[in-house]
Amino acid sequence: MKTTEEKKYTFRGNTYPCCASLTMGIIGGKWKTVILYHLMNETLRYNELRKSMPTVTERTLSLQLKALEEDGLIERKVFTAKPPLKVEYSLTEFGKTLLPLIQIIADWGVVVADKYSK
Amino acid sequence: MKTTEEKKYTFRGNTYPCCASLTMGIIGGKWKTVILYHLMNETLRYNELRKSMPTVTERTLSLQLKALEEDGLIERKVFTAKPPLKVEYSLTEFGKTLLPLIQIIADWGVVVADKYSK
DNA sequence: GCAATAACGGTCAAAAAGGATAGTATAAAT
DNA sequence: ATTTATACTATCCTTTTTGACCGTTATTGC
Repeated sequence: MKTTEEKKYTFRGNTYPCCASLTMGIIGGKWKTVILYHLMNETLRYNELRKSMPTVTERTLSLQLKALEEDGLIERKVFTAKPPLKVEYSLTEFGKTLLPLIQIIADWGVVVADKYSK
Repeated sequence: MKTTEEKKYTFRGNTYPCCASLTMGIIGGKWKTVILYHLMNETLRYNELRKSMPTVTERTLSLQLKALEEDGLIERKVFTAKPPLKVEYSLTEFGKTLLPLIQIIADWGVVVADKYSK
């Protein structure tokens, strides 16, 4: 019997070597947690999200929203059949299981920024 | 007065548009949380970390350890003057403020992997 | 009739992250 | 004398992520 861990963690076809890397594989990257943070307490339309995140490009926002949707964390609801579209994004039940995690990520960021501001 | 948030979050010369992105800027990427996870309860030598993370390359492990050290999350202690070196890595007090976050990241990964395994 | 609007998608390019492989210094073990 | 071990570093290369910029559709307001 070996002492080195061999356990594998799998989600939607991807395999990770550690439970922590699985989580980071899903919410990692520059923008995903920011999107989830803004959706914590409210449903938002595409342009509302854009205004909450002024420095993200439209393309990147689209890509990240699609990835989050494919992983089942957010839900995309379309309310009009023809342009201009009305589309709303919100957390799914599965996405809501991330709420404590997103909260603690946000809180730690606030504390650190406070501590090192001046 | 605008309603869109203009607050900025700064840490070690980098500015982030959101508290969540500050945190992710520090612990994001494929390997940092895995390293921190393995250092949660123990001090480890370089090769011990490697054995805990069999799929990371030496170069990447080095780079990530250095980045974590520069951000003040881990401490590097050298015990010998000449090769073969003995080097130990451990969490700093600042790094320990991440413990609840790392724990919840790990836990969420375990739950998700369990839920979707068969 | 013309501009504005919503929510994108496409193309191209740059930047960041990560991997493969080999090499270094020194000492202890064989 | 040669191998083994430690903790890296140096190149080089590939993959992934992100950004810049423009185009699209159909409706409403002027």
